[in-house]
Amino acid sequence: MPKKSGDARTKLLDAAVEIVREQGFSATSVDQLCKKAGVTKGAFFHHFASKEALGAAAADYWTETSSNLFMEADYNRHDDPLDRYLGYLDFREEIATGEVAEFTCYAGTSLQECYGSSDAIRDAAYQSITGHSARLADDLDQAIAKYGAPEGVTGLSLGLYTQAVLQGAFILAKGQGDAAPVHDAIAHLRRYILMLFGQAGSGEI
Amino acid sequence: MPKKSGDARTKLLDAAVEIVREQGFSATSVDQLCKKAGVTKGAFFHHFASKEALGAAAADYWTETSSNLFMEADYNRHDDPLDRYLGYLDFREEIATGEVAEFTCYAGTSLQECYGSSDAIRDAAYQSITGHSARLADDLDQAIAKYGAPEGVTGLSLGLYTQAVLQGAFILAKGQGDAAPVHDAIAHLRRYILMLFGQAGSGEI
DNA sequence: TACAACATACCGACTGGTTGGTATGTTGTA
DNA sequence: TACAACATACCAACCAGTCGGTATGTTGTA
Repeated sequence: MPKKSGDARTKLLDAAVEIVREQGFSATSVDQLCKKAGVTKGAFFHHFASKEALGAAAADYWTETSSNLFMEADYNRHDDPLDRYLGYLDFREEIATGEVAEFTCYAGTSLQECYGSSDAIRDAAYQSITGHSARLADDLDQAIAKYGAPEGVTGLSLGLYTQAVLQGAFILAKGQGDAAPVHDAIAHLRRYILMLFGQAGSGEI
Repeated sequence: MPKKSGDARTKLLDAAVEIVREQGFSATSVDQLCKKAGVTKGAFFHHFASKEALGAAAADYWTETSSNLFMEADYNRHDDPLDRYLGYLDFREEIATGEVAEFTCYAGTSLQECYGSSDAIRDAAYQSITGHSARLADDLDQAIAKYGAPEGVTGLSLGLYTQAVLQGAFILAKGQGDAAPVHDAIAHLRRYILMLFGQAGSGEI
């Protein structure tokens, strides 16, 4: 992807991430996207072959921007891999505030909506989620090597589970209209991880 | 809702549940719905004031049909409340087979997609999920009373967490194209519950 | 340096098909 | 004959995508 282009492309991607998280992909028209981005239809179809192509490109864009957000966050500085993972959960709680559409996930939303109607969007969105899980899996595998874990528990499996919990919590948040379900879900997930690695303060009758 | 009507209404609701889970709500047209249901547009707008009204009615219909499915399942016969909950997880695994669109959740899908564009659909879909959680919460509260649980763990909170895990797993399943993520997620959830109630076979280093 | 040839970025009126919705029948039945 | 349950024909708005065009680079070459 050429970076030296004018910024119509980026403006459209930003607009897509914002509007699609609010209204969904199908319910968003090209004209609406253009208006929000402050560009014309000509610019839209100059940069993207179709509306679907924009949807897929926005998933890649989402991967890129959110990946930067997490990579630069402080929790990565922990020496202990389990601390890094727990720091990730704390960080996810921190950023889950304000309007629901602002902290929910473009990839999860469009994967849910477009999996049956667009291969390109589905693949890009799924890759966004699995890629994110893979980085978590890294820390989790190190934690497993260091602290041990029950049979069959792998870093990747826990990383994907983490994403499932978050994505599901986002759906509940959309129903409720606030971030509370995200905090509740993360609390359960954190408790599970702590118990799994034998550092729990509970579990007894 | 009148039950004594001819079956065009029911045919449309069945068609909606099926197509919307595949393609999403916005991407599905009224004509498509009518064709699938084998009725005409006149029948559609005789029974539903708008496409949005059909979407909301389908959420209620989904609540009704899936509620019957779970209420009649065998796992409810267990005397122990924890066994009933674990039986519910087993049952969810059992029905998570075949095509992804066949075992995913209409309520979760349309809540995710329509929360910003239709209050009626969002409310009906959210009520479907919370209502389902509430029945789980009943068993879980009994399990907590019987076996105890850490501070702050309530039946409702665990019931909603269960739904979050399932909904998130459905999203991963849509990305992967099969039910494996659902089974993986349920395995983690089951392990969490067992550890929580002190019946786990693991957790040590 | 100068200029032709070409590429990229963008504009906005236009189009043909689709969409949700309506207006007006017809038919079965109580 | 009255009314619910449909069917048929139709419409105006909207939609994704096209197209002819302009303005501003970039590059090759003499």
